[in-house]
Amino acid sequence: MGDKLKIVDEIRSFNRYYTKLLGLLNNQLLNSKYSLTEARILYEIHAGEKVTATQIISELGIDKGQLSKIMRNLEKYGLITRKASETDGRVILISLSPSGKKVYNELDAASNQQINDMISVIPEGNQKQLTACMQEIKMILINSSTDDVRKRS
Amino acid sequence: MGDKLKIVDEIRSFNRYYTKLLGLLNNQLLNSKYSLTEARILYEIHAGEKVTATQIISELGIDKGQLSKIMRNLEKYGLITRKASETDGRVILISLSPSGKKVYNELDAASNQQINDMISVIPEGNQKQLTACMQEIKMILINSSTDDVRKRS
DNA sequence: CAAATATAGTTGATTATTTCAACTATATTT
DNA sequence: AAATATAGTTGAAATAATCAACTATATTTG
Repeated sequence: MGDKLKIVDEIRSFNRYYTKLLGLLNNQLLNSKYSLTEARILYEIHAGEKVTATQIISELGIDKGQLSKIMRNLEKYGLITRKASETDGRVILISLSPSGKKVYNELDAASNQQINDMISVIPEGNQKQLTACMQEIKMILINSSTDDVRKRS
Repeated sequence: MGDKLKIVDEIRSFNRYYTKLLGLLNNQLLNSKYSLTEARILYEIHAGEKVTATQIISELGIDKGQLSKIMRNLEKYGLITRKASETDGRVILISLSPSGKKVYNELDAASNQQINDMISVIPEGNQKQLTACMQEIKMILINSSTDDVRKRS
């Protein structure tokens, strides 16, 4: 097998492995009453504070029609508040409401707990090594792409 | 921030990063007429040769009712063949048909091409480093879990 | 400036995907 | 032989994703 192919193969193998891992983590987590997409959106709103739909769309790569409907629901549940931007009449600024923050915190805590459980069986040195690898991967991929889709965390 | 928390945070950051990356890769790839789940199933059948529905379910973590329907479609498209096991009347052995192999090969080639494109901008030394990290991550996670969900590629 | 074009977000119709429980059939256990 | 377990199918219902048309506001350009 060519050198290049071996590298491609290893990346694809990792992608399969990690797809499965993420799937398991997400399934396990989402016995809550919110969907994965809703949870990711709440995360983005929390991380940004005053974000726009467009930002979330670009961050999560979902359809704007879909996002619009999810937003409507999140507002109906009382988790977010929306107000028109004062500088641009087209955009709407989204924030977490107090109860949205509470839900976010719960999801966040559950997520922390889950990862904690996952790594609790890993010797400490390996945990360090694990995260070093993760940082390294992000760095290599981000650096190699100045105006590439893969940018941003 | 506690040491433990820093590690958990880094893992979660990586998970968000990689979720997005995988999403982009999958979206890009699946302008083909097959869904991601169908493509993953074709991969599993190809990797196993004579697999059972139960194996695929456990490998991909999807619902058995859903799998059953997808299988019905794949058979309708002529991509797979199913025959009853001779040793256990309940199980059905699944294989790729010639045209299923063709489709698999196309998807496989597109996937290779895509990863190739992705890494083509990365200096060769970094590519090696990237895959070394990926292998390391798999190793650490797999080793730490003898009878854990995360096992298997 | 006015017309054309672009951007932000919403809506409705359609399709696809998921979920879940009930069901058939065969195997295994007791 | 009866009870229980496993493999897979089916149907109904709920959710989610897709896509094009649409409103409203901004920006560009001749």
